[in-house]
Amino acid sequence: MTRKQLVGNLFRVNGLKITRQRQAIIQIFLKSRKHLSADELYQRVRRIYPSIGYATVYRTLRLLKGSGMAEERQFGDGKARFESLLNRKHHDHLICMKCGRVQEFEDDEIEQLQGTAARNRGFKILSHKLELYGQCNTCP
Amino acid sequence: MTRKQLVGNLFRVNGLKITRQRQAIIQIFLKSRKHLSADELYQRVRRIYPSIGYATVYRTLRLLKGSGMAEERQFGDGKARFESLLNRKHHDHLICMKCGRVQEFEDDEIEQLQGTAARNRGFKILSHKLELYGQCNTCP
DNA sequence: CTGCATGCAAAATCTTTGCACATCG
DNA sequence: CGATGTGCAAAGATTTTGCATGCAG
Repeated sequence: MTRKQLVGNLFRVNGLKITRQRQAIIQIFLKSRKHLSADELYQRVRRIYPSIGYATVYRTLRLLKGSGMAEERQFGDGKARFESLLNRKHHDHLICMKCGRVQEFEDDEIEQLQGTAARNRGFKILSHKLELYGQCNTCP
Repeated sequence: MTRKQLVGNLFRVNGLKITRQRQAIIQIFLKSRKHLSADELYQRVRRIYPSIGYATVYRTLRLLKGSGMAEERQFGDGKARFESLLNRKHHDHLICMKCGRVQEFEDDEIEQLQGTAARNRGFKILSHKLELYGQCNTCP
């Protein structure tokens, strides 16, 4: 099943209409490998669907989040970033405080210890966010 | 050296004036063991310094952050939370997505693996944020 | 057709800033 | 005193919402 079909099914299951606007937004969103802000997504969607409105982008992002297709993140600049969960493996982030570059990484051992730590405290993890802030090696 | 004296020194070193407003804000901020939003801090400071303004609270929080005395966090509700770094050990957070309760925890092993993961990628960690989202055991 | 979705603009937050006045050092 | 800080209100920035109209199912 293609990603597009998968999204279609997820929408239908939830009784959501598959409008041209949503198709355009999802097409751009799934294609992007970066963490997009709502505005970045809006700007890109506008190129293939010029009459799109901010509200529709925000509302669609909320839907994607609500149905587990997207994840919202804050890297400290006041605006939310969104990432697709459909075509990406889980990963965490290294954020350079000097140049602002965001690098992805994953570490199974850390993930497992997180699970243990949560279990020991009677807590069931549904998701997590790990962000390491510092300085990357390409920055002087 | 008391915390108050420490803050005083840190301010003097940075050439900052120790005004009554800043004293009031810092007094409340250090005393709180919770993650305060700017508004919560403002409301509390207002009780001991009624003429305080939002702007001063925000500006002081920015100073505290800049001089390493406070840390800003986002738990996903759109408003920033601030935590003192002076009287608290580093810790991470378990956030219940059902009741919203925030529980603190620490795990040395995870911290060390974070350091290793970052080093392996040529990255120097200055700080980090780990948030586990899920469901706590007191929630049905 | 009928109800959900959209686009626009206005509203709602949260946060920052300009400016005249106050105050710390 | 002189430079910094404060309070107010206004401006900014991001996100949400009300409402008339459009369109998917």
